[in-house]
Amino acid sequence: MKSEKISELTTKRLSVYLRCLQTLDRNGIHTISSRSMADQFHLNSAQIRKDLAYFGEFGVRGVGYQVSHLAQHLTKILGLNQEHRVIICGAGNLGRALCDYAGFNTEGFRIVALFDQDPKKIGGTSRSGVPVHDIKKLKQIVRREGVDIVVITVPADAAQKVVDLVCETGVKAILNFAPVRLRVNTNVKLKTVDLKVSLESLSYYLSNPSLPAAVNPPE
Amino acid sequence: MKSEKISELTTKRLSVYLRCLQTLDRNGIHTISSRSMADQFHLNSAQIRKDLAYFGEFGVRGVGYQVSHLAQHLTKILGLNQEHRVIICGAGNLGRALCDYAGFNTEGFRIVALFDQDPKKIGGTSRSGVPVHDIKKLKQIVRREGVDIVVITVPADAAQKVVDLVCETGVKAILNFAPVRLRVNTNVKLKTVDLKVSLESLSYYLSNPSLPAAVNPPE
DNA sequence: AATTGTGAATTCCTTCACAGCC
DNA sequence: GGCTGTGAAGGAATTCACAATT
Repeated sequence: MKSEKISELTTKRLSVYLRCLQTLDRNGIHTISSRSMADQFHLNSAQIRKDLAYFGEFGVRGVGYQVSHLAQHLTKILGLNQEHRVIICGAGNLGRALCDYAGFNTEGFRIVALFDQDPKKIGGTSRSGVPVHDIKKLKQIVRREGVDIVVITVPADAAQKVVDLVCETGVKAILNFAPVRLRVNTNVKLKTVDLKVSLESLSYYLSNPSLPAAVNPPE
Repeated sequence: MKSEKISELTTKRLSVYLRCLQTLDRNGIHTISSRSMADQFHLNSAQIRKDLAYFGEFGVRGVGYQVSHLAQHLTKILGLNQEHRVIICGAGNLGRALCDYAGFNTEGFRIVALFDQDPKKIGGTSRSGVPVHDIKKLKQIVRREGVDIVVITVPADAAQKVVDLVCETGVKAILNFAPVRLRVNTNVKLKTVDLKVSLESLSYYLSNPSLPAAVNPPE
């Protein structure tokens, strides 16, 4: 276990590895080598080993990794052994959908509230029953509910203002879906998922099909 | 203009640059240098110049870039001057939300249909009126509507099967939201947006806050 | 004087290849 | 014999820094 800084690419892959291991576990596989895991899930075996090596020695030479054991370690490393409490700012289509989306309400994460500024939305709930609060109550509810992750699904032109509010509450992790580059203090972790950019870069490849697409792009 | 292969990172940034230019244009800015664009939108000026240089010489030394002119070029390069017709496979929460999401129904893209296999969903429409069809009609409707981009929002365990169906229709660009690594022919461009991975890597940073977050992570 | 476009330098990431261990 | 863990090699992306240009 070294204490180098871990790249974002590595952490994303850890999360992928964990999911692979969970699949293997469900299929009753108890032991796996980096090679056969790579083959099965279209990964690179050296990279798996290198990524894991940042955090310790989890394998047995000549044998491989014990699936459940490694999964447990990754769960711990990713901080998924404790529950994260999540809120979503912006109760529009995307916000409400994410709120009810199975992939978001999964082990380790619980969505506890939606926020909006529209009086017509405030007081209501999502389909699954998550309440919509006035954005003015943000700080209060973040405190009360012990929120540690905030998802931003407000329109682009409101996003920076909302992010500033969020930072004031002391929350340290933000997942932004608004198509803007936001500014936060360096002690806050901001990730932006820009759906428009994803679509547009597909469009680029349609216009430039001469170049065969990369075989297996990261993420 | 060189004919090297353009990296995915570059194409994503082009899309960001275009948005920045559109903002500048709305604000009545006609000319901008890479430096001031970088400052304003938290980018790197050398990178802007280098990215653009793959496609031509769009600037004037000593002056900068003409906003509308460069925007036009980027629109063309990204293939956004022609409309793309998009369908979404999977009419669950996420699929329906994306269907009505403003950021998706934007210049250059039109969502023409949803698909599902659930008889209860087939025949209905999204809130904004996009029809939900039986997945069995996929090929037929792709042909009829001239669809060139497919979005996948089905559950993980159905995703590979749906992607195979999509590939059979001849569509060459797929945006996948299912949390699995999918396999396609190299002549098809597949991009995966893995929302769970994004959340989990935030969780990692919460558990390992010792390391100050990178100042401005890519995308 | 200012800013582009771009080789060179640097940093970061991936893959190779093998010593070390089971 | 087989597989891990890792130093070294190779490749890619970013940033620097400046000659070229208006």
